[in-house]
Amino acid sequence: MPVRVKTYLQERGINPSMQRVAVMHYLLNYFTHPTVDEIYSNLSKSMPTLSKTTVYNTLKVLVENGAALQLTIDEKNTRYDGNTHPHAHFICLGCGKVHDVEGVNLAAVDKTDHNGLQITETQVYYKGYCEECQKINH
Amino acid sequence: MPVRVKTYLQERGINPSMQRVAVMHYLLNYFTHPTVDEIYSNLSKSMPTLSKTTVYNTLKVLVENGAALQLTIDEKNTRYDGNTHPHAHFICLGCGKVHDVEGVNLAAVDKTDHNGLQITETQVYYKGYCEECQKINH
DNA sequence: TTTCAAAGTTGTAATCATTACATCTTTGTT
DNA sequence: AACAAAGATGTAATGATTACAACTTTGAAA
Repeated sequence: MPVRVKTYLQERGINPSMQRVAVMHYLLNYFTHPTVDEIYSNLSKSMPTLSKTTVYNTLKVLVENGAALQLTIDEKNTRYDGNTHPHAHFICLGCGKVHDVEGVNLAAVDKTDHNGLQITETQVYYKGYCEECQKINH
Repeated sequence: MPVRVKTYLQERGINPSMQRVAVMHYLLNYFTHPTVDEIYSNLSKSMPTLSKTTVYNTLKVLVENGAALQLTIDEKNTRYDGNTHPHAHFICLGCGKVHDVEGVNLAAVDKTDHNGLQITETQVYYKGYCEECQKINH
């Protein structure tokens, strides 16, 4: 497993330090679209010397090199996704959880340019209430 | 003009105080997808007693009552849009300006539900570089 | 093997958008 | 005129993110 992640980073031109491998490994194995805090809290357990600044720095490197996506769907916290294939996201306004939304025809809205704009990224976000939160509130 | 905005708010069940009319008027006349700071700075000139907290409160009321859209396209600042018709947005990673993107077939990705999710809002965001910033950098 | 520089990590302090909250003002009603 | 509810204001707190300086690791050259 660690070997795979190491290779994964190297293939993207990222020096695979222990911390970077740990963060990338987290993103590739947990599909919660985690915040910096979630990643930090969980990795701290096994890496007590890990610094939150390092998690910030690492995520920046991963995003800049195309190894992770940065999601701005949540007003409160930036979220990260290790799945870099184009896909839509949903956030529940009740519990705050972020899910992937499969089966969206992203090609219909995907663009690389528009009236002279050079487009490097397309995001489709849905907001609403998940099944559990529908029961609780409305 | 102020009369129109007053009516606009009342039609949406919003008590049209002077401050609310001013903020709504700004959103309906400037298409910069302004931040709280932009709105506050500009309105302060003619309303010196305006408080930034009031701008926050007002925008919350407008969004809750469907008179404005809240955009999370910009990691730095929340942005607001007085155009509540569904349309896509673009942010320039160089200068930070947000533009509307016309001609996107939003119906292709618009959903009201998906696997039990109750979807209340759909956002399509593009990121990249505008014409001016393409010249300057890349 | 030592030396050294570059890259990476760490912890603390600063920044800055947003929210909480208590007080004051406005508005409309009895 | 008195009062209550809604709205506005200013200040203080919160909390995510960034800046920065010091420390550590890594790997190559001598």
